[in-house]
Amino acid sequence: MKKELVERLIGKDVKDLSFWEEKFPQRSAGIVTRVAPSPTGFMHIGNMIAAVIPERFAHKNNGVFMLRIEDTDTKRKVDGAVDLVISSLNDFGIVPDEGPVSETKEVGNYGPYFQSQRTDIYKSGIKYLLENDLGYPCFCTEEELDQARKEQTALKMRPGYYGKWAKYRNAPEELIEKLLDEGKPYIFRFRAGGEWDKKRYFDDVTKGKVLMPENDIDIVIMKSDGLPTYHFAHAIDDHFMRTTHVIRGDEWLASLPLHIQLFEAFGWTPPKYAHIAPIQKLDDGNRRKLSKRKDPEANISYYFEQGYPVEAIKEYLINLANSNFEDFKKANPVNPIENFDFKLENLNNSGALLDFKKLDNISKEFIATLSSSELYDRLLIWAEQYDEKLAKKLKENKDYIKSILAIERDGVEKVRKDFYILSKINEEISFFFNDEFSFDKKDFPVSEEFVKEILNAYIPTYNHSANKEEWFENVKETAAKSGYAKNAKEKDKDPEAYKGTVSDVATILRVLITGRTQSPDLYAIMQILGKDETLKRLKAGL
RNA sequence: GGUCCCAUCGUCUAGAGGCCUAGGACGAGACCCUCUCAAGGUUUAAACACGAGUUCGAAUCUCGUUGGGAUCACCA
Repeated sequence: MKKELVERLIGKDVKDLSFWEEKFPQRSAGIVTRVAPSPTGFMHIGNMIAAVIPERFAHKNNGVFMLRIEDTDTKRKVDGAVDLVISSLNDFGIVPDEGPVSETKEVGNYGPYFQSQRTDIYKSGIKYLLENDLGYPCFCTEEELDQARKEQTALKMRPGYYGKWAKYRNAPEELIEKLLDEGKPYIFRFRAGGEWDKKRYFDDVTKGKVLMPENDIDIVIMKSDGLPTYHFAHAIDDHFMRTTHVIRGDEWLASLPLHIQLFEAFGWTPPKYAHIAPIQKLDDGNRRKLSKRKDPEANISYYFEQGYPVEAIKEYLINLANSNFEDFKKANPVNPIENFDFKLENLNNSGALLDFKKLDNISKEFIATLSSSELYDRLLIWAEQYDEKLAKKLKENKDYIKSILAIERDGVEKVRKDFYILSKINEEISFFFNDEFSFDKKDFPVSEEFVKEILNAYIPTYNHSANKEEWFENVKETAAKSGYAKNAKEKDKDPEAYKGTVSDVATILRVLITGRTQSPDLYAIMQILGKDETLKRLKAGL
């Protein structure tokens, strides 16, 4: 296309690509990856995986990891979404080496990292394509395009702007000038060189060689708002940002021929690609991709609300991506995530079902590694965001709650593993607070008459300063005196001789002390409640 | 529908022609321990989608069938 027309279409002061080639020199880092979310105000769990994987991959190999904001869809753009992206990433311990650090600030020499600020670069790309007859303006209206699509569907043909349907592909320059004179709006399209009936192998790091037809659709590269489409921006950005590995969602695999074509049109070497299968859920017996609209668990904030520790979520995601992580963790219990040698080749490539049981397990194991103090701090941070009442309670009863959290946790060999999400802890420890405590006589294992009998025998013997062994010995003694076996075996030997076992006696105490039939170590609970409260609660059974 | 991807216990998977009587983890069951629960220990059940080939030999290679998934915009 002649120079004057190119200038008329894209503008006069558009720089040549060589300018950008110089501005963004080749990097020395062997591996450069990025995550490129759209600022839609929603952090999908898939986005998080698409961030965790390239981050681990780059940083484990002394590479560079970038964040790029794909804000070319002005309709979906949401205020504050960039901060959400950055803070979610930070919550996951992911700090990009380059990219935005807030809605307005960024770091790195290969920016801007907001696509909406890179129009100069895109224009240079368009200019190059126009000059080399690899791109052209298209004056089709939406109605025309819709009409064509309808016809194609009616004819059972592939929909799309290709072949004879590509109305402006070979429009003479005079026609373009005429339409320009008339002030007709236009967009830019890429002149696809491929042929649909020719197939070619494309490389994907996880899937290997994939045989796909060449692309023959002249896709839109720059929209009427002057912003690029994903495909075009991807080629330009990942080239000039010197990305070596594009790790992205599976939904892009189908457009790989196009993307390679774009790189080839510019004479550039394409990056390596790894496509990640989507996380799925079971719906009516069928699997499907987690949906932003239907599934709350698609949103990363769901896990935060529930109170899953980020470490657990991250570990679960990594586990999902590279299931050999499990073996690695077993062999390297210290900082496993940082040291794990992430392999793109091992990426799961068929789509995994989200397994909450597994997540719960990982979370439970993680929480078990926390001291009471650490757990308290986490609980407080969580509560401040999601449960104000609890936050207040935590602050007012700091030491008391810490001592509660220490039960079967601090200084023990086998840590109690019953907490798997922060949001459930408050309920678990509620009986420590008088205004939340009550018990139900129905929970007694024996009749009330016997309860009183036992309590009358037990209460006078209660010694608050006894140690755990002494305390339990006393419970057994009381049980024995009241006609209960000291242990189950004793009763099994001679079932007729006993009313029950010490277990029944303990249950009575447990119900009176905690209001439940199941609880952590009773002795520890009594110690924390204190002598007066313990006796008060026990006497309530009389 | 076209195109592409995928196919091992319920779930995530190990598995590169003989190391497979198919291994692990989560989940489920049982037993032990035990004042209850949670743990912990021991343990059981549980899978190569189907059909043809190739081969002395197939979970592994080929083809087909079936099933599932992804994708087909001036959204990313």
